[in-house]
Amino acid sequence: MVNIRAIAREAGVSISTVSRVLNNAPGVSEVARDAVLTAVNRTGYVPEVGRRSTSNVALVYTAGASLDSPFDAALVNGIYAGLDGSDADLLILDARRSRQPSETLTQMLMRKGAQGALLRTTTASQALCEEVVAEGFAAVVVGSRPDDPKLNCIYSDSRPASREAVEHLLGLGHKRIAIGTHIVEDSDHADRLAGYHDALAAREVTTSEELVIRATADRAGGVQVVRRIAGMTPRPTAVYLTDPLMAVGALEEARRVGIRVPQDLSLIGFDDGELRHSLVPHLTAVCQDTVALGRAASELLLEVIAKTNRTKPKRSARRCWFEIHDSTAPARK
Amino acid sequence: MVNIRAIAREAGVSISTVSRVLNNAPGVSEVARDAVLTAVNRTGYVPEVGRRSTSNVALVYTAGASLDSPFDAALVNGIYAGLDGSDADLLILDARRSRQPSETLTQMLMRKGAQGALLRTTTASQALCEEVVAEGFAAVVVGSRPDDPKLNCIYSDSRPASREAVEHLLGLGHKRIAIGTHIVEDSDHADRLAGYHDALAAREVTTSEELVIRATADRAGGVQVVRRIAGMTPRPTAVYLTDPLMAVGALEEARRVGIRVPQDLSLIGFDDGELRHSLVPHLTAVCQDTVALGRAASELLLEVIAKTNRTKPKRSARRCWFEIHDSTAPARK
DNA sequence: AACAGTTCTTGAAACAGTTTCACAACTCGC
DNA sequence: GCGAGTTGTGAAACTGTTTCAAGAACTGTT
Repeated sequence: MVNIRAIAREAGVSISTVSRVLNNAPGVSEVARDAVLTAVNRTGYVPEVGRRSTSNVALVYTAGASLDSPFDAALVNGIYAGLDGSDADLLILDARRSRQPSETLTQMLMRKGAQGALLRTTTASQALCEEVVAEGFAAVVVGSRPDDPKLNCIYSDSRPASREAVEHLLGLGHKRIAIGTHIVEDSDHADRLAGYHDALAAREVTTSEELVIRATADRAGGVQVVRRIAGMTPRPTAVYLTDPLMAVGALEEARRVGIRVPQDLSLIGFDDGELRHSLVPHLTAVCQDTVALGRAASELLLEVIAKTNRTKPKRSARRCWFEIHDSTAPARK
Repeated sequence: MVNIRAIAREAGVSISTVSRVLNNAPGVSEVARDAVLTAVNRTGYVPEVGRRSTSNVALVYTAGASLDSPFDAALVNGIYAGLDGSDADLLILDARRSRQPSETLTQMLMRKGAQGALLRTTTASQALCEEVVAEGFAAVVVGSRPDDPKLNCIYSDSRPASREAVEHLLGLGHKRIAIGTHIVEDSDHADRLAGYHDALAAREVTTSEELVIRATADRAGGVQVVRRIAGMTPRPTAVYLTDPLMAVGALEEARRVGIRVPQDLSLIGFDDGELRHSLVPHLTAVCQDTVALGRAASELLLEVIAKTNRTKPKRSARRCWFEIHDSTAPARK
């Protein structure tokens, strides 16, 4: 087994120096630091901190995503609830700030004493996740659907419910249906857009690129979507907003400029919480139980940790559902 | 310093046995386990795990409160943001489930490798917090105002803003002003109620016990408050709801039963997020920046950790503010 | 140049806590 | 009684961290 004594021998320094480098302690020369890091990387050293008296599960933010969204807040809530019953606690890590230079993500996780990791990621940082799994670390990608089939993952499938939502609009007689979606096309938003296209294609409704409106996933984005719609001729009579905050912003802007919902514009939102009941009119929306998603993620991870014997990767999807409330109405003749 | 060798000597067992007991490992007799735990408690032993390669800060839920509220979600968000720049990560702990039998909270925190703790607590578990601080552990009580002046704490002072809110209603000519507040009287809700009484007392408005309505701090609670108001004669013309979800529920119920806001009932809410902008009418509310509160808590804790030399406890309050939007109107003659 | 006073770096040794391994002390079932 | 398994235990080995003293490399002053 590679330990700091071996690293020290390899690098030609003392174990104290190795320890200092590994902990970013001050007072190590550039030369010594480089020698140690080189040895660490050549040997693939990983600290033996798994044998700690604490057992932690890490929630890792790798890129793009951050705790700063209602979705992530609900997710953390569910993840923590899902850990109840196990003796693990939750450690929140950010790969961008906790990871030391020339340290792999697995090394960081081991150093932090995590027994398993829930990875919150975007396509940009998927390579990192693949690496972690390749190194045999227990990990589950949560809230997105990675391409690599070797990754365990748990995500929310919003495509069928999105299709239902748009079919509902078509059933109400709407012909020009816009969609407001996130500028960053992650797997979630891609699913929703795909569901939109599914519904239109099935009814052979011709769509136009103009109707796919990209905006930021916040209130301001929703405002933008409504302004874009207001400027179109002929004006769309319905819109599907694939993000909760966008829906809020859209409702506000519609009210501000005198577009009545649902009389002048049918609006379908996306709700990953309880927002639909708080708005006026109550929002017809594609819904997702984010807390349950988090809980399921924890449970899957605990399962992966328990089974040290290799089992084949698990990919699990939770279905979104479509709820009809008061923000949609028949198209006017 | 007390270490496991000393405990072993004291208990008349080997260090292996002590380690096993401390880690809840199987294969230790009742007799040996008792002897070790007795010795641990007599000597006040605490593991030396502070010297770990990771530095963590713990957010500890002691009782009552849980992650499962919008307030806590925003708080976690802010706390994590506040740790940016330091090299600490955030560990979320629940004293109810992580604490082992006959282990003090400090011992649990040390065992988990926390360098400092943010304590989320209610009056019920305040004794635990006092103990942690008495044992010299770096801790900050967050989101409530404990009685013990020795505790560092950071909280939100909603009393002056609540007073302003009620004065605003008085200024609009309202005479019968109800308040809907949480059945559990924590320091936050007590502050808001005190602000309400302050305003009424200053104007020498007589109030009645009937106008103080206790309900649960959720949408259902808000519904209850409106129903109680609707049944009163003479009916109150204004109400202050001291919780965000209560305000949402109250608005909904008012709309359902045909009480127009603000024409028939002026409504002031409490907003610890961005909810006020999403509601119709936009909510006149006492506001609090929860994310900033969390950030300040982290910063205070890092300061407390840095100053190992005893400084006197810091108590810091963040002021709430009052925002006038569209849910309040002059009382009708 | 010479020199005293700092500040940097460093390795040896001590340390804390965990785990392995062998062994003694019990159980059973016969 | 007697093997075969189970349970509980301590000695020793092991991992990574920290302390301490000492040498190396600067610094400014004569």
